Amino acid sequence: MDKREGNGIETPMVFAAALADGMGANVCIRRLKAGETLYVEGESADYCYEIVSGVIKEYNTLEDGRRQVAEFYSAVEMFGFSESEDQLHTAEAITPCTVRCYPREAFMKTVAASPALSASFLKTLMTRLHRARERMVMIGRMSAIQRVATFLLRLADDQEARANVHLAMSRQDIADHLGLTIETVCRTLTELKKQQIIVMESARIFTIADEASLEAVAMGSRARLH
Amino acid sequence: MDKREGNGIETPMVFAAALADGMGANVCIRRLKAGETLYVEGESADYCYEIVSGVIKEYNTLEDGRRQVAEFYSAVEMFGFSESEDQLHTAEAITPCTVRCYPREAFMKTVAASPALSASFLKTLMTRLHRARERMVMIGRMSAIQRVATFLLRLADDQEARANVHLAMSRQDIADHLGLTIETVCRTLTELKKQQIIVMESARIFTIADEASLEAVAMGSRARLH
DNA sequence: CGCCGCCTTGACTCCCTTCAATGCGAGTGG
DNA sequence: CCACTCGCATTGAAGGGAGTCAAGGCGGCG
Repeated sequence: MDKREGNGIETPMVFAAALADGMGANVCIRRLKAGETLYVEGESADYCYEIVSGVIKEYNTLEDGRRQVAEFYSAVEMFGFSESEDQLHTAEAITPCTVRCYPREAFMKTVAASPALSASFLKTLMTRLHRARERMVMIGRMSAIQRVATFLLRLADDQEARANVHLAMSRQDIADHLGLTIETVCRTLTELKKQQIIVMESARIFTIADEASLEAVAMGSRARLH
Repeated sequence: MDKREGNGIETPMVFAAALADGMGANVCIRRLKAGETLYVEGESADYCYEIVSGVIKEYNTLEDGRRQVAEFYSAVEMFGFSESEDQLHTAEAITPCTVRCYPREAFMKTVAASPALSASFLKTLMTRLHRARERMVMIGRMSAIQRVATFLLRLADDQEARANVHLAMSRQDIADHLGLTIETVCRTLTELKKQQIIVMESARIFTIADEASLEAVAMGSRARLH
């Protein structure tokens, strides 16, 4: 299973286009500041969203306050659909964001009415499911350094860059995404720096200095701490 | 997030019925012995499946031979759809099984062509996605005993029983499902026995003796080993 | 300048894995 | 009927990787 596929633009053009046709009048744009929530777990799910710019994290909060970040979404991804009437996650902007909002009922009807849209939407969901399972493998079976390496590689791929890759999210967000603690994420990044596999331009910007090694670490070559 | 919802019959009746109408002629039945594989990761995905009887595990194998079991499927669940042309998982019978096989192309077309079927199928996929995310939380944030307790409760719910609940899968399968080792699963079960929260009739049959405690353990009351 | 949030590092602990041996039930053949 | 075996399950001992607790460090902003 390739951990690095399935990124980039996963919402075929036909999607946005046909949607705009079908329900143009009801769509609205919303702008969010960093830290603002788009929706909160438990509230009524009235809209589906398409992200135009910025980065959004979707997460659950456990009883003890810990979080599990299910996904980070960036430009042109759709999200916010749920099989229940209520939102099952909380979505929060981690950078200033622009999102397009589709009324849920109308959105679902429009999709169900068009075979082409249905097929696209099904595909999006299946991709999402596949990603979730990849991450289950990652969280369940990979060491901290493997998880972080995999995460960095995915970010670099998404941004189609190897130098000055931007970390939109905080260390805490990364930890919550990878099923680690913030301290472990830090130490692991430090270790990758020490091994000169990555260079940190700043806390939020990094460059991959040795991609082969980073991939080797991600694949589980026993490159240990120490 | 309630860990115990979303089980049981998740494929609405309209599904099977309309499918039978739409493509009755092309559907075939297949029987599997325990241990037989239905499909293997990487091979061409020509069918979608509906399980009539028995239990199937769907998993990935990592380079080093470890496995991550994505799901166990039992009666009346549909599975085997993938966004790619190829199977992304391996499906293997863990008991003797009967499955109904739908040719993939025709299946997808039939679904996309019918708004009602589309809606059902979407719901199934969203439920599956939700389950995958619940399990990400479980694997990423819960202790071994919490995971095992949660797993036992889910099994009992699926079988709608509290006594003589059947474990169709081996300890290894459970471990691979929960992101643990077989030894940890064993020790954890032993600990739950010692605390008289469960009783093991045999290695593969258990009874929940103290459901409240089992739920407390699953929720994370600090019931430690020792 | 000084506060505040985020990040980093250190020391210690502990839960889970690893490695290794033993138990146990079912099927087989002498 | 019983010895033998094979796969699965259980238990023990030891070690390590990541969590926890605690103390700075650093950069941005009023």
